Amino acid sequence: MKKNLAISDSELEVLKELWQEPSLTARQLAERLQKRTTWSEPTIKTLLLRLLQKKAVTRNTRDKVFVYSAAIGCEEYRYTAGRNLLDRLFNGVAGELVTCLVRNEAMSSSEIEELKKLLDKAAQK
Amino acid sequence: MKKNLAISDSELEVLKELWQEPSLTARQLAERLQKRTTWSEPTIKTLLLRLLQKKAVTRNTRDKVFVYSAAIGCEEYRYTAGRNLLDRLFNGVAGELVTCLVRNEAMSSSEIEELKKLLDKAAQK
DNA sequence: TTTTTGCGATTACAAATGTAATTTTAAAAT
DNA sequence: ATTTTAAAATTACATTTGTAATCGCAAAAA
Repeated sequence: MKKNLAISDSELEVLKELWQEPSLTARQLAERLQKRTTWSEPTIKTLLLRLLQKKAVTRNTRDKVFVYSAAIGCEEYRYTAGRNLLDRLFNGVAGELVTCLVRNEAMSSSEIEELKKLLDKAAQK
Repeated sequence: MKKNLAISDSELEVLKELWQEPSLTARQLAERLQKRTTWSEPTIKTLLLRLLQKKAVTRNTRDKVFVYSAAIGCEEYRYTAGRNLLDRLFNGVAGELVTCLVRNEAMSSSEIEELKKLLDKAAQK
């Protein structure tokens, strides 16, 4: 009853903007995205259309113009993506991912400390 | 000087077999993969070809038949994939990923304990 | 009222991906 | 030597993705 999250890389960039600012017109999205990308406005509109079809965003009319909003939460999407990676590559075991990251020094020692605290808190609950 | 890891989902399944058993013929790969998938042998050969082009596998002739091997290590690939996810969705911060996993209960408490030990060890070095 | 323009919809088109059928080639069996 | 078969290469074809150009229309401006 899932597997409906097939959001492409480019589409994700659009979604990210909507996670920052939860209601934007195509125009506003273009403005923002064009700071980070080289995409033309039609491109961005195509991406919006595709996100709409995928039900990843919704839109409403305000002042005769469409205003878009994310239909998938950032947290939700992050979790799904994390789970996917875990399942696809790490036998579903979060520890293996973290081990991999630590072993390859993807985390600084301060970050490791941070994480330990976090886990302590999680362990208590 | 990277970005050459663009291995698709299907291709990854093939690669995984080669991480288990480091030298296999197309035939042997087909046998193994057909336990997990519904792919035909030509399909698997296509995937091998694409992996070859991407330099993700190599092959040698043995007894007049090609024998394939992974050219990208499992650990290496895992790390790259982990990093990618981090950068794409978690601001490059591993802690955010773990937080997300913990918050969504992707980790059991025993797993959390496990992880803490792991981090202790990592912190020492 | 005619023109312009901003917005949305439709169409486009190449590369990548999922999935395979078909053809060719070389080796093995008869 | 001819036929059969296993392996490899070539070709195929729909869908998705990245990236846009273009068309149509209603509202605003002239």
